[in-house]
Amino acid sequence: MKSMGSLGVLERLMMDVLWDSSTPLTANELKDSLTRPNVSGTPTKQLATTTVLTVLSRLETKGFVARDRSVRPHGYTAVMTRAAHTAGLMHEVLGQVPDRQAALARFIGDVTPQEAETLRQLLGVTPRHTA
Amino acid sequence: MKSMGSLGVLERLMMDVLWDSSTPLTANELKDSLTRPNVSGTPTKQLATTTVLTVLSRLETKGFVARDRSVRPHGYTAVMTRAAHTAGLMHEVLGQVPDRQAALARFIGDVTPQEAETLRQLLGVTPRHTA
DNA sequence: TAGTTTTTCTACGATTCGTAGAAGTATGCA
DNA sequence: TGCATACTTCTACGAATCGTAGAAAAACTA
Repeated sequence: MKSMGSLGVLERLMMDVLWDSSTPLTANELKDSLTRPNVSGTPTKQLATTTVLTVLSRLETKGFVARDRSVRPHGYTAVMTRAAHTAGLMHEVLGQVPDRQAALARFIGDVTPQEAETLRQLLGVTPRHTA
Repeated sequence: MKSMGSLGVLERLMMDVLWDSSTPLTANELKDSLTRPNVSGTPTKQLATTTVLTVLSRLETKGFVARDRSVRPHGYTAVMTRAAHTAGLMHEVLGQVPDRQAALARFIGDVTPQEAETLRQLLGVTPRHTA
């Protein structure tokens, strides 16, 4: 797995929309989802469709989204799940240090009690994910 | 805790040297440590001292290193331990997702058996770090 | 085929980062 | 006490990344 590299603010925002969508989205659908979350009086800076397209292309290049060119307004989907992406980043960070033990210890030390419980459960059964 | 932001390649290299050093280093000491690890025939691109100084300044600005201006060749030390930094990054990544559970599950799923064991131990006693 | 929608190409400004020269400042020695 | 040497700050530049979007090309629709 090569570097994953972190995402820019807009790139991330768009990935979040894609991750929350169960179906492929078109550039315009995505654009609208991006604009809508404006609840209070903020001026709602609407992005140009081309902007969204450009970023989508970049995300495709980076391997974060897949594009379905067989349908007319192209459909975009996230390649990985958000969980996989997040876990991947965590492993990437962890992989950069020589002393994993120490880093993990520190990590665990800063975890919330609930998360600790979650982790205990996960580690108890040692489940292997299949995908 | 504010963003931590990731480090550039050289910045990271320099932090690694600082993390491996028990005492404060001067710019030149750091520069030499940076160059030395050249075991085989690679041409050993020696950096200019000012380059190292510049990067150290940036790292200081970013809050990664502390500079002792009271000694003459200024002494530089890492502010955080490598483990703390790594754990911080991991938490930062984890903090960006709405569904921590899922991300953690995935993370655990990809962990090596040894690491899993480490984690079990850490979670068993639930040790709280004091620093 | 003419209008509309969608996609691609190209581009630009801001920021970050590696890189380092030039110039300023402090030190220590003669 | 005045310079040579060591160290630090300032300034800068080029590459890369990212948000942003117009202009042009391609595809669809009526």
